[in-house]
Amino acid sequence: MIKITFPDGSVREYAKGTTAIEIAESISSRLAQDIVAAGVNGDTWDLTRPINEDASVKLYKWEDEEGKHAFWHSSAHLMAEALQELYPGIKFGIGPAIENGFYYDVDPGEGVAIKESDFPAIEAKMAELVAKKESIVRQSISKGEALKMFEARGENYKTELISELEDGTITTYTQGAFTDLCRGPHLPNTSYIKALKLMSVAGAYWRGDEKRRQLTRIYGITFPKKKMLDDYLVLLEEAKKRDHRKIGKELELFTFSQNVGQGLPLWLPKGTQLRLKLEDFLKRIQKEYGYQQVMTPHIGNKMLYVTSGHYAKYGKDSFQPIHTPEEGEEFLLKPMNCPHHCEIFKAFPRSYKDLPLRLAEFGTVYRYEQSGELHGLTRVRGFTQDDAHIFCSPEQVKEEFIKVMDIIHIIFRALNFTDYEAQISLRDPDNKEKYIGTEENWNKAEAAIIEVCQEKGIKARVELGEAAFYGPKLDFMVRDALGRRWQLGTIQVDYNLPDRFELEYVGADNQKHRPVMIHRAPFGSMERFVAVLIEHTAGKFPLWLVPDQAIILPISEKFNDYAWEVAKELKKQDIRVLVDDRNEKIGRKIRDNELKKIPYMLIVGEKEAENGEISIRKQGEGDVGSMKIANFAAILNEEVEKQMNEWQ
RNA sequence: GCCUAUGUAGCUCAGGGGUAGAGCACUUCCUUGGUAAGGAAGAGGUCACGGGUUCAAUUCCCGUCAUCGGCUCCA
Repeated sequence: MIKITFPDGSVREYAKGTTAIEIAESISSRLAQDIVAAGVNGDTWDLTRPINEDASVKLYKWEDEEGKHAFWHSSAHLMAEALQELYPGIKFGIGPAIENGFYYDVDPGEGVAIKESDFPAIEAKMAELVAKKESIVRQSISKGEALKMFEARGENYKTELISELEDGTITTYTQGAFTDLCRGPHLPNTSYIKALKLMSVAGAYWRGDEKRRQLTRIYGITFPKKKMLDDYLVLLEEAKKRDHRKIGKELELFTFSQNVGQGLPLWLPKGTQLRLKLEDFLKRIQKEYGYQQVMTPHIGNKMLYVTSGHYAKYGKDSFQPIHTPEEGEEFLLKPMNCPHHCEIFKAFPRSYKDLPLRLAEFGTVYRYEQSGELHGLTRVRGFTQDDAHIFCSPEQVKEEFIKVMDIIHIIFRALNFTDYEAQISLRDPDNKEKYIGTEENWNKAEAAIIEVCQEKGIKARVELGEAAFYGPKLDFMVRDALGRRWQLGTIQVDYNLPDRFELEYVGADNQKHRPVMIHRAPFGSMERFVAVLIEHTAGKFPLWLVPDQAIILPISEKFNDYAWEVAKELKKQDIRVLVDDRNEKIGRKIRDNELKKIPYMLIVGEKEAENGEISIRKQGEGDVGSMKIANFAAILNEEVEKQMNEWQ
């Protein structure tokens, strides 16, 4: 007999070799139906794998991460089995479960393409296999046997994987005629999968390496209930409605033009209003935190970037240099602001009394992103960073770093980004040649970030290989409507560019010292931030940010003049209004597309015109009553001011 | 840059070898003085661009550009 300990601490005895599904059945048959995988001593196991020793056991349902994982992983195998039948000679790469569903990377062979139009056939085959209720059987296998087995099938991708595995740890899973190299765990059989849908195909490089063969990646998702698939598809539709590209068009915030060029956003008047408000907000905060605004040109001599190291790293993949007509000089469109700010630091001899020197600029930069990378406003070729560089002494790094974190938190809180994730981006320890600077400087910089995060109790994921080439970063990631992660705020500690630019200050000891540079951008870029903000709010911005705060509706044409009078008065009070006087183009357009996103509707008629009043309807609250124009303006401005100053 | 898909009216989309259709928006008129409306009529398109096949191409083929979803990249 063996002792099985349950999560609640209770212990029961079972015969040696009992499986998780048998344990579940001993508790209730309903439970046995619901579970899809089991946790055994902290590992996730198949339900049908015999347990031979005392163990603590957790039963996972579909709702558990571990359960979904096993479910989707088995679904990937199911799809592979279907593909194997439909495409003889197909070779398999890897096929994992992912956040929403699964994929399998396959090589269908020379000249064979799997397209979206083939999905119905593949789905039908999968359904057919589900109906067969094929058992999924685990087997341990020696490395030699595994290599032989997959070599015989010409599975060169699998053999590459096997050759890297340790003998004694290798298992395969078999269902019907399909056997796959796999660690598991899996469902007991294919019949658990009640609803399935293939989502998309894409090319994906073998092992993520651009230089290797591109496989066909097929994405799919499955569920234990038909309704869950329907719900998921509805969810995707809902997410599409929050897409910043769609809302940006509806609200006339920004646009793109083929004639201007891809990835080069054009900010429309309303989008510009929104963006300027955000910029004002940050400027207020920065003023409080001792920043000074600077402005620098959009181009810079190529030598500037040779000095910084950016040219060596990115020169080939950037917009190419601009050549002057006669002198043979070369200028680059500035891809970042740091070198310019370094030159500002160097403009004068600096004293320790000048530090920390905090130079801020809404700096527009241009980067030649690969065409396939462009995405709405989140990834563009011309964008404005809310950039600043803090030049400080080594002793000041920590304090300055913390202050920057405070600014980022203020902004995220003000805009209700509660679900951000912090990420510490460090060097790739195996590829140190990708980075500039000394080991010593890197260690100092990385230690500084890790230390501050620990002290501030920030739960940050550590990602190796995600650092900038000149220094490590602390990044703040926020998800978009579809759950994709985007980097917004970033703070970078840099000991290297000050070296390269030979920045110096005179210390209290009358000796020359090298400052440390902190790069930081709380929004990241105005473009990306606005994009994510749109998706988070679905276009319903806080009052202080909304492009139009009120719309004025005259009851009939007779009161158009009065409506315009009200508008003029409110505009004087810095309230952004639209007038829908029904004969104006703008009026009609607003009604359908935007009205629902404007917080106040002001109705004017005879009574109002006589008394110099407006009748107010507030979005979501209904009629609020009538009041004098000046009163409304005062209330609204107060509310806006209050919202904007809430951070203090 | 690579793989897949898409490009038809301002928007959302249908169609299909014989020079185009719907709904909403738009214009005009009517109705309604409290309106996040109702009715009638009308206007609007080199079917992304450039080649080819054909008596005939928006439709089929090739290329280019742009866009969606991925991969790679992201200072």
